Amino acid sequence: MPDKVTRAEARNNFLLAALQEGELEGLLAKLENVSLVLGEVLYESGQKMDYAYFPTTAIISMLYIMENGGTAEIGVVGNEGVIGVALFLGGETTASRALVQSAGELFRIKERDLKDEFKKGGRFQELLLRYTQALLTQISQTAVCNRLHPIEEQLCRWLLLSHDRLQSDKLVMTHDLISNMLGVRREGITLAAKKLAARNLITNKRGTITVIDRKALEAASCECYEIVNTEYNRLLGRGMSRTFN
Amino acid sequence: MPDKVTRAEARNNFLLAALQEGELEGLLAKLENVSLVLGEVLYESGQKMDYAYFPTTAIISMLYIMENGGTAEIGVVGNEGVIGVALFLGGETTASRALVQSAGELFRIKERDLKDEFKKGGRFQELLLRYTQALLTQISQTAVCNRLHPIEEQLCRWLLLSHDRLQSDKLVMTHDLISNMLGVRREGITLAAKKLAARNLITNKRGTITVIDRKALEAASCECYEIVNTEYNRLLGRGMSRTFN
DNA sequence: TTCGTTATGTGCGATATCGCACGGTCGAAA
DNA sequence: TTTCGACCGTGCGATATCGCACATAACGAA
Repeated sequence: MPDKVTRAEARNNFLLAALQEGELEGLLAKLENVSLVLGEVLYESGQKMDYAYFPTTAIISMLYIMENGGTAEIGVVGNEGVIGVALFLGGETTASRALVQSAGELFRIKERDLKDEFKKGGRFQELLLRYTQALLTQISQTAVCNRLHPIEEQLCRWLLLSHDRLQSDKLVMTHDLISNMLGVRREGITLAAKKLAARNLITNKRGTITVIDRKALEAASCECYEIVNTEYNRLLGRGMSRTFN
Repeated sequence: MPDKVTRAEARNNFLLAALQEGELEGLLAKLENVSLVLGEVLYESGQKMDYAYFPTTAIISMLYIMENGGTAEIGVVGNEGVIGVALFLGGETTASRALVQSAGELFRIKERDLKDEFKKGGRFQELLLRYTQALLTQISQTAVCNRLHPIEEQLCRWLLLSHDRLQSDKLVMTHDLISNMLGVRREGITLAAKKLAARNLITNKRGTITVIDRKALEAASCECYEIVNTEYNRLLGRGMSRTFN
């Protein structure tokens, strides 16, 4: 008994918001509301995908799990994007796991319906392809960042990406969760977070990190955040950054 | 005065080889032969792309250059793929530099022509999209590998990716070049290469690494090589790996 | 053949991160 | 209000990699 998605609701996802009235119309009937909690898994690596997801308030992480149990995030998706590019790229499955990093709402659309809409080749296809390139940029930058930048700068980048995709300054996530995303030890996050808190960029409570000084956090981040952010703006024509402090 | 590309030549690139006769026909007239030497730059980061490239014997690296001068490769393309996915994804430019990692031949096609062929939406579009997903997988795996695996295992992965895209067992490249690709010190490569040579997996001459024991090199590599290779096979329906020793 | 350039080999202290261990503390549930 | 599990803080030795310095060796051009 899925909820019907209204036009106003749909506009909470930037990709859908960028559609013309007429184009959105056809999609609305195919979208369903879903609400997901922290840790829920949307796709398992190699598993057939039945739906693609357009987040509104939820944040989804794509991560790899290695043989030895090590994990690392390759990208993050919020209300600027869509989970499931493999569907319209034609691969059906993907080598990563997609899980809920921050609880919230999403729309989902059936695999078949997404493909049909994509094949129509209008603005929707164009948007999905441009989003794919933005995602590609984010993943590329993650690769470089993993190689070249220290944990503390990477943590800043990661907090900023999350902050951009949230309505609040409170990020509800444990050091342990973040360490799995960044592919480092939990202690490494604890230490880095303490340093950032000492500089008054964030506060650091049990299970919650609050962004205090957004501008300073950007300054403390490696260049990777800004590069990805600029590219998202260029490709998707809409500011992602919440810079306003 | 670019050379005309024959049907037989075109089949040296797997993406073109996968086309039906009729589809290839239309493309042939739009392709030009180009020959590039080591170090030549196809695209600069953020620069407008005038052509896309289908390598046959050349190998192209996509790499990022950071503010501090650090570099890291995000992916490699040979005769299995195409350089310039940003053109049909709609972004026009990309945040990475594309340069020749191993000298050789490529076909190039004008931006406009590629877009036109893509828009026709047939098997060519489908192939390009599937290739995009394969590339996405490679880049993702690079991100994870950069985070979690030691230099020696990564070097194995990198050598295998190059070996797959070459006709010879001799890889003409200096330790310094490889270190720029992997984003590590030159000495790190020298050390790792010496260890691999001591185990008789490769030989290591000034400016040239020769693959001696391909199977053992695969065993010495982190799992990342095999994951990417499997995914290329699945998506592009053709074995990339040169495993035969 | 010689010479100069470029590539490789090696050593060493500095640094970042790891792996592990354990103590402290917070907060939700009983 | 107590308790218990989850989360955070901290210390310490081990390890991987870095940054630098410099020696040696291979190759190509003169």
